[in-house]
Amino acid sequence: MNFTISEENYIKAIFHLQQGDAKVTTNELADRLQTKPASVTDMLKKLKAKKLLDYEKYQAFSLSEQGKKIALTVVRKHRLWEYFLVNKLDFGWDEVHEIAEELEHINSALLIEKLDAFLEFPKFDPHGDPIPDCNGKMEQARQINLIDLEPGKLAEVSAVGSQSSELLELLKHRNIGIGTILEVLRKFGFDHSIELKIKKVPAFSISQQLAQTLFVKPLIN
Amino acid sequence: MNFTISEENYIKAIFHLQQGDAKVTTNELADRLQTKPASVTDMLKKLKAKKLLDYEKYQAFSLSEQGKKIALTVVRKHRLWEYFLVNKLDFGWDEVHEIAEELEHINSALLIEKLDAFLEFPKFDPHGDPIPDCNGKMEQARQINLIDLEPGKLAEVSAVGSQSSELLELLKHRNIGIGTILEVLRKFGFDHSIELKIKKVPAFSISQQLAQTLFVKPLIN
DNA sequence: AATAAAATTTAGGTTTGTCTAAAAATAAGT
DNA sequence: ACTTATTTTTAGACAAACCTAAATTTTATT
Repeated sequence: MNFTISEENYIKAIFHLQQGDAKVTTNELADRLQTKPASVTDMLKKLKAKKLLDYEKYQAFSLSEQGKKIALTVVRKHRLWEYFLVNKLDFGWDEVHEIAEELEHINSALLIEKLDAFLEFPKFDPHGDPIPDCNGKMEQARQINLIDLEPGKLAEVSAVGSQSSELLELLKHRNIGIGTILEVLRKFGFDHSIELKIKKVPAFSISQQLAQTLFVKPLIN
Repeated sequence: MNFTISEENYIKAIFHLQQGDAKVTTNELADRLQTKPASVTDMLKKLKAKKLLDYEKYQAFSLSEQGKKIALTVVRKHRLWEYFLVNKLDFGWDEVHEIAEELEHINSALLIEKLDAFLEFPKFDPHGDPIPDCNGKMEQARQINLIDLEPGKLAEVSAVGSQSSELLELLKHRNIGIGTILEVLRKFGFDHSIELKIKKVPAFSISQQLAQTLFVKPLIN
């Protein structure tokens, strides 16, 4: 049961995109992995053959139970290494992603258990994302204010700070609700407005006021 | 100037086999990397094209200055990670080789400098091998008694404990001298004899007495 | 419901690193 | 020195992971 770096990257990407049990499409995945849809199709067939993916051609897909397990071990490794880099090697939280992206593919269960012990079993990584334990269980992601979400990160809307009908009207217009997955593209210092991207919709901006009433759980990596 | 894992493994293997400026042959290298001579030839051409190798077809070869530099950075990474695994994660010195073999290919100069600082700039790894500094300089390898050399390790004979003519006669017969590169294949508890392998000569055994008068510098990894 | 648009897959090709089998060059033995 | 043996290289294939271009299926639009 050993996987190539590429396979692991695909599994992890699907895991983050499906977030729960949503289905993922070929184009979404190609987009996320900076590759072409045709390449994705090749890998989907391979992952299906290995029983890591529930997939029928031309249909959206999601990880099998087996696939989710693998994904969780990769996420665990990634987040433990990030914690190590920031808390032991004194990296900034914004410098560690790429390095952890390489370290997460090191193959040794014992290494990870010893690293976990050395770090004293942290529950959250430096970005606030929960670290799965060796059985794949993890705590609920920390909820943060949308205004504090870093650009480039995916997050799921988990709460709104008010029930006013004006707010709900605006959210409806923007097609934002609990469970909506969004990404912060840019933040503008001038008026603290935030440029967002939601799935297929073109990017749009929201005001500081709106961002402050929205709470999200970070999803990526 | 980034290299593939395979390229780095070839460079490192050549570095260890040439040890100084000796020439290395295709078969030796194939043997060490558990691969076929034909595959080695392919890689030699690639390394030559990248100016890392002094090589003319059908001739023995050695690393260029550039190639040696790369080799030293890989060795540095390998040994720092071994030190980390043993002294921070509590691995045994005999369990770390394979893991370090993967970790050494992680690409980040900053990571290695920070790791070095975190470990407080160790000069030797857990096997007693010197760790090159960031400029590729390293201390003389520690000399150990041949009787203490671990099976599977290559070492270079660096001193003999006596000048008696009987000893010299025996050494001459065995073709062992200062600079001879040997490998311990097995140790026999019964009489503490040691089975050795020298370059092309078939393996042979030496007595405990002889092993105790020979001092070596470990070479590998 | 028929057609246009978008998403997905197939077909065929590339690169990296490996292999086997055969050819060429070097080294060894008499 | 000449023939044999060994070493090394070439030629041609293969798997993994990617690509482009063309074909197919699904989705959207009128």
